[in-house]
Amino acid sequence: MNKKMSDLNYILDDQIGYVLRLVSQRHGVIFQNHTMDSITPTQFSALVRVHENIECSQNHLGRIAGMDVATVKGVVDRLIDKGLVQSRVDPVDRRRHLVSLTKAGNDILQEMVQAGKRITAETLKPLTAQEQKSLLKALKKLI
Amino acid sequence: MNKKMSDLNYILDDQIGYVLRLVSQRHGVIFQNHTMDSITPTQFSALVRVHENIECSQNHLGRIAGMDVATVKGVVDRLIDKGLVQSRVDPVDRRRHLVSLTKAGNDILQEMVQAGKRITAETLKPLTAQEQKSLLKALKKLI
DNA sequence: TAATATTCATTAGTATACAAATAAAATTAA
DNA sequence: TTAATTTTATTTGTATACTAATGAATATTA
Repeated sequence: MNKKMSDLNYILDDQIGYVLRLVSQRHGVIFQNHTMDSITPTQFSALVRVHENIECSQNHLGRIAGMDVATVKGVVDRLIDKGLVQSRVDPVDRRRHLVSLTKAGNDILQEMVQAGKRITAETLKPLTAQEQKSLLKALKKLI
Repeated sequence: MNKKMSDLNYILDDQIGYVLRLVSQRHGVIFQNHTMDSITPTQFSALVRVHENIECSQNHLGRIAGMDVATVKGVVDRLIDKGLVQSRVDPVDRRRHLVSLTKAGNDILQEMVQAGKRITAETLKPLTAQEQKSLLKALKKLI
């Protein structure tokens, strides 16, 4: 009757990695529904970090935004294509490409920040305020 | 002195999406350190679901493993390349490609399940048992 | 039955995400 | 100062992850 080769004794739905993937997917859908100009979560993170640092190299941006250098390269390229950031060679260190927000990038960012707050709120909506706080606190310990 | 265009009043590090991305990255590193044959988290999820279902179509696999059909296609192709699953056309419904584990796939899965438990344990190590339980419970509400 | 709609898989295109290799520039050490 | 090392950016390759379009097979409906 039972053709299963064996019992795995493994609940995939209880594994943190699997659950993280599903929650991230759900968040991605919500993000997309609130965003303008097809800004992605990663691009948004980059915009925020560039704003906070005025001007920074790609490597530095990667470190403060949690991205690999190769990933940063692609993200910055696409943000340049969209006219949201600009890049110039650092005169002091010619290896560095200093990235900064354009006027358009700053304008979009101001709007996106409001959307970002709504995105977070909607994603966390199934939880009480206390649960939201505990969740964030626990997740931060795992970074 | 302060060249910042404006104060965003936005803490990126407190946004669930950003934190989820960083935690997922950390989990990915841990997963990679425990895995054999370069099995990825997504591939592992697929193997578990195929095992649970003995044989299933790609569409069905996508639904039960949380993957888009296009993603499933790539994952299954790579698992076939590795000899861990096999595929046959469903004689009853010739649209369907039934995916099942090979002997090698079943063997790998048995080992990976043990690794999977260690991966989850190591990822959640910074938390107490109670915190781990609460975290999982909260995350599941967000799916 | 014939027309319509749905389901399934594939393909193409875009966007992360990371590893590894390379090259250029800057820093450190000998 | 020269040589070795490090840092920065780029490129290539692989693996998700999703959208949209397409075609084939099945189901439904008129």
